[in-house]
Amino acid sequence: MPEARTSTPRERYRTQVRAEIKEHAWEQIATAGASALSLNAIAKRMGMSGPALYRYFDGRDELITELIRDAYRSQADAFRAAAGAGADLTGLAHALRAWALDDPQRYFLIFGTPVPGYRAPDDITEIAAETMAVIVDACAALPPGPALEGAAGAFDTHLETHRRWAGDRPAPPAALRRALSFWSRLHGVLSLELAGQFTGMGFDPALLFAAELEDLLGP
Amino acid sequence: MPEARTSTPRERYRTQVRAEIKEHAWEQIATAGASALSLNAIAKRMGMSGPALYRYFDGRDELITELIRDAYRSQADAFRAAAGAGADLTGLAHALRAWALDDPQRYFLIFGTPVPGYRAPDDITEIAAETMAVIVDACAALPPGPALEGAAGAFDTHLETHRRWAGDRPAPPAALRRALSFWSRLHGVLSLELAGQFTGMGFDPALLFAAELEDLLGP
DNA sequence: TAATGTTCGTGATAACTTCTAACCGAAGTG
DNA sequence: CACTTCGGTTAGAAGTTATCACGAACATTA
Repeated sequence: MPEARTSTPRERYRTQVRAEIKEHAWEQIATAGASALSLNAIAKRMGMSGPALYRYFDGRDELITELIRDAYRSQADAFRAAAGAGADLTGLAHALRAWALDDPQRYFLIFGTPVPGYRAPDDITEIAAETMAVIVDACAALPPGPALEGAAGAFDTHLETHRRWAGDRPAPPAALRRALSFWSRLHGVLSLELAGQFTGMGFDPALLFAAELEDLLGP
Repeated sequence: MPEARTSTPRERYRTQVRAEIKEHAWEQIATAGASALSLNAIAKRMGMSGPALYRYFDGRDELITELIRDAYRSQADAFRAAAGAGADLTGLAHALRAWALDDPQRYFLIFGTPVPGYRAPDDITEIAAETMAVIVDACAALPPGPALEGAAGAFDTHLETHRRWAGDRPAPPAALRRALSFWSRLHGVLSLELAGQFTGMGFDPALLFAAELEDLLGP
């Protein structure tokens, strides 16, 4: 009876094949993009023929969803590793940049063009919340700036009553606003850089990233 | 009389059919994303059968490239219309946001996930340069801020010698830096908003956009 | 040990897709 | 009127995802 047995040989084989499939899938995505991912090509490169993959994934969509999940997981791990090593907001920023440059297509699997009908499973949004929590905590650890007026002040008061996404974390509205700025600004630079929108312009995106980060920490 | 006849009936028919094809393509993209664009489906919906479309477009890639071109053109037009109406940087920002919200998939056709092998034709990058020129001019029209130190200052000196993308426009490095910040920050907020990354978080993305814009104009 | 599942991989097949090739009729041109 | 060009058709090749039925290898149970 399979009681405390955490893995039978068959299960180990199964997870190993699944991992190998995903390995080839990542390779294919990196060179041709996610939309060009072909189950047939993966099967061929693995020496098996076509429909065999359906023993391991329900279909193309489930495979891609799994890759998306792994991408989120990988990002959350990178953030938590950095935070665990005592990184402040600057450290988190550089960890994010390194993680993004490590595999641009993985980045775009999370932040790229959305498919109109698609909705990510709940467990994936939970992983995203983990990542956000790390950022919020790092922002809450910073010394609070002065109370602001204008749009920033208006947004702060808005966040006082619309902070469901931050859960119970003890962070003042200014910290939440900084977290959102952190996220959106760095994503702005990174996404344009990884998409190649800066190529041919002649300046160094790393310096723009650094300047944006600095401005983020200043006021 | 019309010796300046610039279009024969056949040409008019041709451009009309091309336009109709693109119309259906946009519709399809809006509802299922660009990767799901099907020439066959377009043909069926137009009452013609399959390969007829190849009289009007060399293939799927050329059609998509044409749509991308139209997207850039549309964005540049929106910017120039706003600038022509005397809009400052704030006006440009709101024009950008309105243009983006008007058709999210069109936005992602420009700024979304890049296809690894793909390189846009030169005329498209020229349109992008047009857009950038409008932003740079609007930034140069603002009163210059104080000289900065740190990463921002380093980036400014970097831009003094790496400003090929700005052409001959008379803009100080601080204005160029502001233009890049404008672009990347607003893209950051917009792209996350349009991708639905904010849905379920409970705050109003428009207020984040406004706050980011204000912070951009301040220092 | 023998019988009985359960799982994995196969080839065949259906329904798609893009795209090429050959053909035919209608529209414009000399 | 003759002739060429252009638009549309059907047929077909080469892909794709995905389902099905079958056989073989494995695991479990009697």
